[in-house]
Formats: sequence, structure tokens, C-alpha cells
Amino acid sequence: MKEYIQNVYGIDEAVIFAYEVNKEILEETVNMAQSKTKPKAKSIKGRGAKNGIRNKLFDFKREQILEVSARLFYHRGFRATTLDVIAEELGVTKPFIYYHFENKRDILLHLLERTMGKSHDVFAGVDVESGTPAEILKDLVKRFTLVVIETRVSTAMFWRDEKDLPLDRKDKIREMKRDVDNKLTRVIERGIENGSFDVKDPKMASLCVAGMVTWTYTWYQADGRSTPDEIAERMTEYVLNMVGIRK
Amino acid sequence: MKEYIQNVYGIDEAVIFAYEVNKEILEETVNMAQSKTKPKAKSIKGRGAKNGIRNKLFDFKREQILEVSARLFYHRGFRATTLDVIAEELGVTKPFIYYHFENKRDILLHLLERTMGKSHDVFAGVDVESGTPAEILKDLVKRFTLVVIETRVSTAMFWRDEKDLPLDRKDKIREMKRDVDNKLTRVIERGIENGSFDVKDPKMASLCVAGMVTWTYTWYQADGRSTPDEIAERMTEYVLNMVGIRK
DNA sequence: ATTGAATTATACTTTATAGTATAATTCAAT
DNA sequence: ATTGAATTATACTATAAAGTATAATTCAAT
Repeated sequence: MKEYIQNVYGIDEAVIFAYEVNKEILEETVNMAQSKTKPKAKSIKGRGAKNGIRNKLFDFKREQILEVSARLFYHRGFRATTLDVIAEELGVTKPFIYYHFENKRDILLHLLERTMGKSHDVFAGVDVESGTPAEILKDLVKRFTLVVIETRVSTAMFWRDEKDLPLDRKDKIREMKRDVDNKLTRVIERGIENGSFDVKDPKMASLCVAGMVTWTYTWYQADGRSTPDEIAERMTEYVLNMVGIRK
Repeated sequence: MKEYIQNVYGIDEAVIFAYEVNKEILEETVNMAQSKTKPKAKSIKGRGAKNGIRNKLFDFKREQILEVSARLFYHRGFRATTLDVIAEELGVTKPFIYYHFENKRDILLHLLERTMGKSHDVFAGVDVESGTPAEILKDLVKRFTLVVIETRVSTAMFWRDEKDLPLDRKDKIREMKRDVDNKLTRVIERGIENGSFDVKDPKMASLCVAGMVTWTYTWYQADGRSTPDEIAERMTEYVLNMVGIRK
């Protein structure tokens, strides 16, 4: 990878294409960095249909920065990771990074932004008021688990480096978490009402479910004996047991 | 409190006594700082039976530093908390801190050390091979939950600022965690063997239990509607349900 | 081949903060 | 009251790391 960045103008379409394909495989860190942050260069007109290659290159480099940063932030923590190390890892120097991102925090924000978007989409699609409580709960837990596993790097960063985020982002994230908790609570309440669940204190129960699922980020290993799907499936069993589902 | 530290030689026995009493109430941060770290002053002979007041004062000040540091580390994170802020909060200056602790990390270590000792004691007293699995599991979860709540500040710091710890401490803490996980796993296995539990994958189940319990540190509120005991009690219900206990 | 714009490196400034030398203060004991 | 030891503040140094001015390079298009 390094080589593709050093002397980056050597990049050709083939490399970009290879990246485009990879994109769909890479789990978390690489996705889309649709240059919402403009390059420092004054004119952005140049980035149109005509020279799309430039744009792709720009986005590609941002991806690389994000990918490396995610790995380092994850392993060392946000504050403990210096831009010089990120640059060194990429085989470039600091101004390269500052050309593609406003500052260090901007990188972190982009990483979390993307995770949040993904998470949001996953939960937005669940209506807790229709369907049987058991089905909905199962669906929620499964989706939740898969998202946590998929976004485990960002999840870890969030729980650790939350303090380094600006207030509005923090609130946004906390709001999403609350949303999940509320959905869980609501489903459990419905289950208790219609007699399909038997559990006390649905609020605390939902916090415990959320904890159990979120905790996965601390122990999941990509090379472990279980696949994400298997884990998610088992997780739903545990949760349904926990809420005392009628068998 | 501030006042007791500023112009500290104004302290009298009464204050120290008040502190001694308080000591047993304060949950986590204040306990014993038995000056294992010697003061920078060359001679430590002076700290004997004769002038016990000096020693008590010294320890008292260490307590204050630990207490304030814990609060700040907890709210802002270790790296983001500067010694100047700690000093300011105490109404003193930096050398005051350096006189009582070797350095910043030393403060963090003392905070965690104490938590770890406490946790260790709690789990050392549980024999997972005798007694019925249900009883043991219940006992484990209850103790575990209470410890997490009691040491939630340190627990949070550990999961967040782990990177800032020296390797040996990290290992020690992780070992303790593993110990708990193993104990949980063993009990669940025993329960499955003798037919009192009905759950798959005891290893993953124990990770989930540990996660559910540990997660408490993120949502427990001292002024919340439930007491630690109530929470611990409910937690055991959830867990026993989760492992499919025969009713 | 030449040129202006975009990109990146060199080498710098700035800032934040851990840590410390030294002087001033306060103590306990005579 | 005096004195040496313990304690703490003032004011500093050292250092790491974020961020940037400027020059050099490479690009795309003629």
C-alpha cells in the first residue's frame, strides 16, 4: 500500500480500480470519503466530471489516511497517536495529512461519522410497534450485534476517546445510543404486556442487553472460532432467555 | 476541603479525625494511601510513632490528590487531565503533587492498585467447584456487580486509559479479568453437566455475562432509582434466566 | 516543451504540559 | 526565640507534538 502513496502521481487507473473493488470487502475503515472537506487548494472547480481521476485520487488518499489512523487510534488511543506516526506509517509527511484533513480531530470525526451513519441506518429500519415482540427483539439484537462487530474499531474509539470529541458530536452519538436503549425497552415492555416475556424492570433489562451486545467489541476476534453471524445468532438466544420468553 | 489543604499546617487533630471517620463512608477514591511512596525528603525516619500527625497529614494530602485526580481522570480522561488542573482544583501548585507522588502515572497506578486489590479479594473467596452451580453463579454475579459499581471510576479509567499503563499492570488486570471469565465459564459448564442450566457455548455465555455486568459502570448513577444491592439482585435474575436455569 | 495549478516535503513556529531548581515558608523541638 | 528539617510556591526548563510558511516537485493541458 505504502508504495501507492509515495510518489502518488505514479498511481494509475488500475490501482484505483483495485481499490474500488476492495472497497466493498474492507469492513469498516474504508468506505467513502466523499471529499466533503475541501482540499486546501483554493479552487475546487477542477474537481468535476472532467478530471475525475484527480478526485478519485484525492478520495483514495483520504481513505488511506483514515484506514491507517483508525488502526493506530484503535491500538494506541487517539491522543497517544501522533500525526507524525500516521504520516510515517503512510510513508509521507505531515503536510500530506493536513492537505487532506483540517486537523487531527477531523480525522477522528470522519471515522466516527461513518460508523454512526451505518448504525443509524441499521436501527432506523426497525419498527418496534409492529410484529411480535419476540421477532422484533430478535431482529434488533441481531442487527445490533452485527453492527457492533462490524464497527468495533470505531466503537472502541468512541467509548475510549469520547472526551476528545466536540460536544455536538458526543451528544449525537449519545442520542443514538439512547434510541437503541429506548427501542429495546419498548419491545420488552410490549412483550411483558402481551405475556410473551417474563422479566422485571424492562429499562434495566434493556441496558443489560445493550451492554452485553456492545461488550462484544472487547472480545470479538476476526480470526476466532465463530463468525459474526453465529455470534449474533447465539446472542439472540441469550437475550430471549434473559427476558424469560415463553417456550 | 480546599481550605484544609491550603495552608495545611493549620490542620488540627479534629480535621484528621473527621477524615478518619469519613474514610469508611467514601466509596472508592479515599481509602488508604499508606505512604508506600516515600516523600521526596531524604529522611523518612521522622515518620514514626512520635510524630504520627505528620504521617497522617502526609497520607491525608495524598488522599486528597487521589480523590481529585480520580474525579478528573474519570471525567476528562487521563491524558487530557493536566497536573496544573489537578493542582488548581486542590488549591495548590504542581510541586505539591510531585512532593506526594512520583509523577502523573504514579497517581493513576495508585488508583488502580487499590481497585484491583479490592476486586481480587472479592473473587478469591469464591470456590467454583463446590456448591450448586446456581448458587455459585448467583454469588459470583452479585459480588461482581457490586464490585463494578463500587469501583466504577477505576473501572472506567481502566477501560479507557489502559494504554497509559505500564505493561505489567495491564497484564495483571487482564489476568484478573480472565480469572473472572474462567470462573464464570466453569460454573456454567458445571450447571450444564448436572442439568440445572440449559445454554449453549458456556465460553461465550460467560463473556456476555461479564459484559453485561461490567457495562454497569456506564449507566449506574449513585442518585438513581435503584441501590447497588437492588441492581445486583436483579442482575442475578437476568443471568440465571440467560443460562436457562430449570425452574 | 512550457506553464500555471495542484500537491507534497523541508524545516520551521507555536503551544501545551510534564517535570524541576531554587527560594520562601512553616513546622516541631529545643 | 532559634534552628534545622519538612513542605510548598515561584518561576523556570525540557520536550513532545500540533500546526504552518515556504520552497520544491509533479501534474494536466496546451
